[in-house]
Amino acid sequence: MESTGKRKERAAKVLKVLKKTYPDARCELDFSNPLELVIGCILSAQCTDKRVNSVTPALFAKYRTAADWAAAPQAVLEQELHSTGFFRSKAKNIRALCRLLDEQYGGQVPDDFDALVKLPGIGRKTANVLMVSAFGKPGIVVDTHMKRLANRLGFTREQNPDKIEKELQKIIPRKEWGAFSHAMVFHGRRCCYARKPACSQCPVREWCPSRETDNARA
DNA sequence: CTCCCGATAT
DNA sequence: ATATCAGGAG
Repeated sequence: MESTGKRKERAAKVLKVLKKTYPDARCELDFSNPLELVIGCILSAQCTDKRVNSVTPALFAKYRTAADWAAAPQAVLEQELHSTGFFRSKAKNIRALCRLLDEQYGGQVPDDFDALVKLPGIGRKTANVLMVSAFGKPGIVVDTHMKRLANRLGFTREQNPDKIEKELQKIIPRKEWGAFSHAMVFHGRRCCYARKPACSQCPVREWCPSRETDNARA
């Protein structure tokens, strides 16, 4: 593994190119307030954003406040979330979370990372998405794409998301955390695919240590 | 580490 | 048939 300094340098070049390649990189979940983004994040576990966005319009029209969600019967919510998978857990988590938000936070989603990760159904990934996309604060979002790309690009060798986040925080300037998160996820979705990455068309190919060592890549 | 879980791409 | 999708809890 190269030095932290070298990784910082390479990460800066990669980020610069990715920002230029995906100037409109952003959260692709549809939402219009922090509560809707929390719900979208919970539904997005092991599910595509596209499918989440196909389900949320009807939900957001029906449930407008944390109290609305908390009052929804488990069976009804399960049916409404069914197509996103993990429907029992997701329905249960949403109800527990919204009940707590309603009772302890006046129905508002706290804009504080430490408060967010203590809430049921919210881990570091979702808390960071909220910090970046709902509250405009710094955060590195380590989802399945970030995990895969950070390893392929040689920014870390860790597999544990919490450790990956910690390592990335050391090589990316805090001010760029949000942009870095969006840029990496966009690149993962549009080029550096899990199964068959499009290395031949990759704009950061020259800084990627994985580009030729994996024969499975086209 | 395992479990939760439907929909889609390969 | 199997891998993968903006994960979190036990």
